[in-house]
Amino acid sequence: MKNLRLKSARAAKDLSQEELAKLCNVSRQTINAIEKGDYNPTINLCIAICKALDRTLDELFWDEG
Amino acid sequence: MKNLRLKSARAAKDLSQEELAKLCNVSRQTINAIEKGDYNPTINLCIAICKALDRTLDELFWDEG
DNA sequence: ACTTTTTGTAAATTATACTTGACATTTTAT
DNA sequence: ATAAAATGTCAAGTATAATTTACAAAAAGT
Repeated sequence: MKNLRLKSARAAKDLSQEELAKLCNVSRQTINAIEKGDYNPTINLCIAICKALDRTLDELFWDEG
Repeated sequence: MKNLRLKSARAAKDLSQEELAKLCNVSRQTINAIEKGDYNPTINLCIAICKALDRTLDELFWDEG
């Protein structure tokens, strides 16, 4: 399922998928896939995303498994 | 680095690594590796572990990346 | 309208999470 | 002291996260 909280948090920081990807040292497609859902990223990437967006794991990734 | 919070939370539920592994549908070695550290599990596995131990992502996996 | 940026998506490759099986060591219990 | 259970660790295999390149469609800007 789509991760709308991530999409929203990214929008709140006015970052494109590509900019967020760069901050997390991953490809744009990886960020796209995570937002799109049906994807299972590693915890380290999730943590990197959270730190880039000033959010916590619970805020962005809890309860959508 | 070792994930002592996970180890502690598992102990609090009186579960062996093998029992927790079964609850999460992964191998015992995977749980062992995560507790030992220097490992990068997927978010879905982290969520499964959290649910098995009645904890959240922030409680077990935040701020040790 | 047109141009540029952003997003969606796909196929082929690479990196790595996770498995299986096995054995040694440590811990817990009798 | 002995046995059983739990943990640590290794090596080889499988599944899948993540990459690269590429192109099309949508959104935003002028």
